[in-house]
Amino acid sequence: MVKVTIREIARRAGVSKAAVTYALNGQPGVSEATRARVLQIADELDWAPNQVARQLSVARSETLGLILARPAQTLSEEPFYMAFVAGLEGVLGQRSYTLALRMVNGPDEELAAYRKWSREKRVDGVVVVDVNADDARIPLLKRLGLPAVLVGDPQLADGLACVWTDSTTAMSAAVDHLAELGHRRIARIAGPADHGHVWIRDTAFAAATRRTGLSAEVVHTDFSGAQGAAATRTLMASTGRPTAIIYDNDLMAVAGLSALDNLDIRCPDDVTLIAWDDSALCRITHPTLTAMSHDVVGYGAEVATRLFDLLEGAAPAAHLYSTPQLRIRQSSGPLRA
Amino acid sequence: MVKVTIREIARRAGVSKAAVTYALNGQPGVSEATRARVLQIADELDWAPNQVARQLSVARSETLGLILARPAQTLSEEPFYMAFVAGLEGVLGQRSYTLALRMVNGPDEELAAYRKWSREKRVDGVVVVDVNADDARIPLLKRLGLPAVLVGDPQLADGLACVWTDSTTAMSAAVDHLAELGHRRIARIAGPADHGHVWIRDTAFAAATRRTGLSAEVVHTDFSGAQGAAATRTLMASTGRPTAIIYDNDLMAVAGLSALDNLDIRCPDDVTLIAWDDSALCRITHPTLTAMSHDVVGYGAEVATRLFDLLEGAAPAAHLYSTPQLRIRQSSGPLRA
DNA sequence: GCTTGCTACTGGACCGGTCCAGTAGCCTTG
DNA sequence: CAAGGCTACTGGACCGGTCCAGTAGCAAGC
Repeated sequence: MVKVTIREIARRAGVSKAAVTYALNGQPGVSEATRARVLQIADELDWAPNQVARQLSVARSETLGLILARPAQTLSEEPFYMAFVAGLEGVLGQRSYTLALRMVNGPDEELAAYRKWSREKRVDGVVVVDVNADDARIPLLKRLGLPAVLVGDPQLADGLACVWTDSTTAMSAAVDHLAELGHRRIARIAGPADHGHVWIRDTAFAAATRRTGLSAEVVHTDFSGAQGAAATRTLMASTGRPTAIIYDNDLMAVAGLSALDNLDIRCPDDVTLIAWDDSALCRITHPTLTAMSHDVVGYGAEVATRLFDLLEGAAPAAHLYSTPQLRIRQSSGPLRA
Repeated sequence: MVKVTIREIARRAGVSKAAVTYALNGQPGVSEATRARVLQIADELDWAPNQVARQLSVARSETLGLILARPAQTLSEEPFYMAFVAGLEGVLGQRSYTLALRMVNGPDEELAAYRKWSREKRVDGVVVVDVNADDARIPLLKRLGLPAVLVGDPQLADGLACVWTDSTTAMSAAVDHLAELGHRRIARIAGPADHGHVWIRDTAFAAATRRTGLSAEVVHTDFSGAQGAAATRTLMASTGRPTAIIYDNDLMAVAGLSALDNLDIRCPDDVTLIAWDDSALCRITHPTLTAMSHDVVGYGAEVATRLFDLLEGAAPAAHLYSTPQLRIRQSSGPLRA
């Protein structure tokens, strides 16, 4: 069986390879009659350009990379990543780009993977998630000259392009909501303190509780359900226990709700709960969970779009994607005397 | 800045391009002295092979494809996919292969995507998930000659390579567990009837309840928490309601538990629940959920390994990965009179 | 001394596209 | 009718690897 290449099309059409590319790529330099003939032959042969050959020729891999450096367990439990990837992929697919997804075990492996991708010219750009303060990836990516969009606050991006959501305003709204319900002692069960977005929210939480005059407490965890439940139990056992808790993700909020159930503490009668990410989980519990909601798929799409901007020569910039919205559900209740 | 290519290394080492590849790839044909010199120069220049050029030359894309054809919502809520992808990726990463992940809106788009990948030589093989009876993807992949491993039962694979878990034995174990607890009327809240693995489990459920003499009922849903909860409410409202329910995934089981809570039906005192996939969700509820557990990351790794076998010329075969194990937790209880 | 065989190379085709520099042929224009 | 300009091509370099077919040089064997 003869291979379906541009050369074969040229042979059958009785023209040169170059004429065929001009015809196929809609470029000038061929007559309409020739173009039509070439297109028809290409169609008959069911030809499509060999992408690897194209990529070598245009010196682009037409691939964008995403590295996830959390354990498989956490990744699979948090709905965030899959939705985010779906958003990215939607935009890449439209432009016939491929998403290269790597999962590694830690920061060092992630740095090594970027170096490898860069040297091997495997990706044209990367999306960086879970940015933290003084992130070692930022200087590396700058040095490699690898176009990158960070998912995180401009305060963390150090001049690289980033897309962020305004969690400061969102946190303020969540605390106001609790204050309006009459709560005076509230707590935040947060992710690891060294995560950039956790730090941003810690700061916002401190500012908002100071502003509203609420007494506040913060516990840091590893984002897992187990630690979310444990932190909830600890808080509930303390003297002067809080009457409302803001969790840093939905998994911990669900786990916290179960922990309260186990302690015979009722939600929302005794304690009000707020989850940070909103997903189906928050709607299937009883009571349903008040949650800070944002469109993660859209977020992924925005990040991909900004990365394409960079590839097309745009200067790195910070883009505000949106401010998460508080969805009030059954787990919110007024303070009872 | 001069580009770091094999030609530049050859120039500096004073040998030909061919000698350089032999040296770098550990092939015979160069002296040890030359090899050492070439390796050192490559190291100094921080050289790594341009993957696109390699791929063109060896006529492989060194990329494997996975297409997910569910809506982003479902994908992100079910921990299965992310864990499975993590398993795949672990094996691909070791071999320096890339995972190309596409997300599409339906079966037609999925077929079109395979055709495109095949014509464009973008992937060397694909992993196919959510196989159903008379799956249109199977004849297409055969026709395209695209190496593929199906995630599903050999009954569905029609001669293509597949990796499966023995849900028939697992279902039997689950039903036995309920029978031993004294339950006589049990129900299964299943996924969509046209999903292959749902059909396999439907058949297994029918066989196991017949064998044990239990009265059985099946409700099909779309796998979502909302429909899982709705099906639970319907079952509970029926006369002669079941005293145990086996759910087809963990999300529906969690939703079912909340629905029971809402109806003031207690688990496990009044009803025993079993979830099919086991994830963190099953361990953070109160009561914790008995679940059919299998190692999804390992499953993904097995599938990737089998796909590499195919690429290396192995004949397509069916591989049993494992039989899911029942993890008995607090949601299991004896029938109360 | 001549053949044989081995090591250690070299030169260049090749993968399948893209794209630049040239050119044949025709029309216009003064 | 020659010069100039335009259209519609062609030939071939190029991207950066891999790998095959050849070959120089040297030692061993008869």
